[in-house]
Amino acid sequence: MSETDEQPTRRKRPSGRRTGDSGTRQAILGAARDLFAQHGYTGASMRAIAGRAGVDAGLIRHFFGDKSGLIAATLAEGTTAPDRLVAALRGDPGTAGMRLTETYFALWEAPDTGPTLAAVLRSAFTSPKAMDLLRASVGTRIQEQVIGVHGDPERAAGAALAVSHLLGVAIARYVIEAEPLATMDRADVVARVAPAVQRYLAGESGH
Amino acid sequence: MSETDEQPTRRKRPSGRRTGDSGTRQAILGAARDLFAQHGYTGASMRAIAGRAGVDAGLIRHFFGDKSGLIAATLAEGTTAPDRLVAALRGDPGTAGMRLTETYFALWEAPDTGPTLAAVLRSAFTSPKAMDLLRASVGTRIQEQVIGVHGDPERAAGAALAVSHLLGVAIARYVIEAEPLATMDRADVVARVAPAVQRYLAGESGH
DNA sequence: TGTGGAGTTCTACGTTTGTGGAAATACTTG
DNA sequence: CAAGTATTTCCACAAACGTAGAACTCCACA
Repeated sequence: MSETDEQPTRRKRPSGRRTGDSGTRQAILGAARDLFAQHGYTGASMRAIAGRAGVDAGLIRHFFGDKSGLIAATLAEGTTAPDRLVAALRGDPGTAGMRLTETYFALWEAPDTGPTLAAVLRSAFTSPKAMDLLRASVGTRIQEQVIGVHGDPERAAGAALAVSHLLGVAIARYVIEAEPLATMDRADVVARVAPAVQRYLAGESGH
Repeated sequence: MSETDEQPTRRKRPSGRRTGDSGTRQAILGAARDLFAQHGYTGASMRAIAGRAGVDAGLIRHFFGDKSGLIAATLAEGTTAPDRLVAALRGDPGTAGMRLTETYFALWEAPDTGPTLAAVLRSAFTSPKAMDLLRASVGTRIQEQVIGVHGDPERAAGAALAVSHLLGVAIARYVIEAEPLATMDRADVVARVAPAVQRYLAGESGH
């Protein structure tokens, strides 16, 4: 009837390998990062990610196995952030809080690291891998650097509180978008938050 | 063979109204609160909620219409929390930070208010209603009380930062369960956090 | 006493989801 | 040039989800 057995003029996209090195793997990771950041782990469907990357969903399976493999690879891409935070702590202890705070918010607003941070946060509630990463970022890395050689466990709590504070402000500003935090200048936010972070890192009682 | 057309001895649960006033509506709200707190809005399915409440899923539809109606009713149950936080701010401004911090963590650990706070937080990413509630809690209510009669907009930022700080620590302690925050005594956490909150509320620059 | 409404269960429909397999095409290596 | 491997598409499946409707039972009120 309406079907033309011979030579259908309207072909679907042909299967098979494309010519040249199509940066498909990277396109998928970029799309996954953006959609995980917007809708979280379960909220971002494989088909939606594939669609944004302009490929078929089967490719995700081919490259990353299953969905948990995809988010693992996605989050592994943006591993530079924790290192830069730890690096910010080295140097004069009297201004470490300022440097840490500055670096933290700069990371959130940089186009290459910000979406990954948002992806971790938004996915944490529904993906064990993202939750582990978030727990580690609040936990070990920074605490080790603050505790340092002396190994004062008293300061671990201070380090955790400093990071928790930064996390809370980031959530309010970038995720919840609560006013006036969301529209304040970054420098203004940093200037107000840094003293509190500094006090936590220094271990002052603060009465 | 195994089917008995006449007089099936094994009856399924009979439909129809139960005798006595079964607090079913409240059972559903309790189950919804717990499951929203554990798995978030989309993560908690209607069937799971109905199952936990010991009723059929159709009942949820009967009482609350659809899923968004259910979470609206669930979150409307625990509306006492914001009021108590605002109330904690009244009184001596010099110790308002301490009272606010104390009240905040007490609410998180009280069996009647804690799960609702967790439900709001975990559902915020996938339910617009929960997100609105969260935004309002970081925003308006507390800011109004802090700004007070004078209407100093400068202090709105301080109030938002104070709440953001509390939110961040609560997330780290109760949701992420990062050490050592998760296992610290509540009094210890409060004692460490309160000074920072106090400074934000007082509007000190803090250099 | 009988009639309507509220509470309650069951079954089912359409959609979306993650996953799996089969086939097609291009590149690579012998 | 032949064989194998990597990339890519399509189709299909089973499960879970929100929602819908029909039927059944009990209570309140006329």
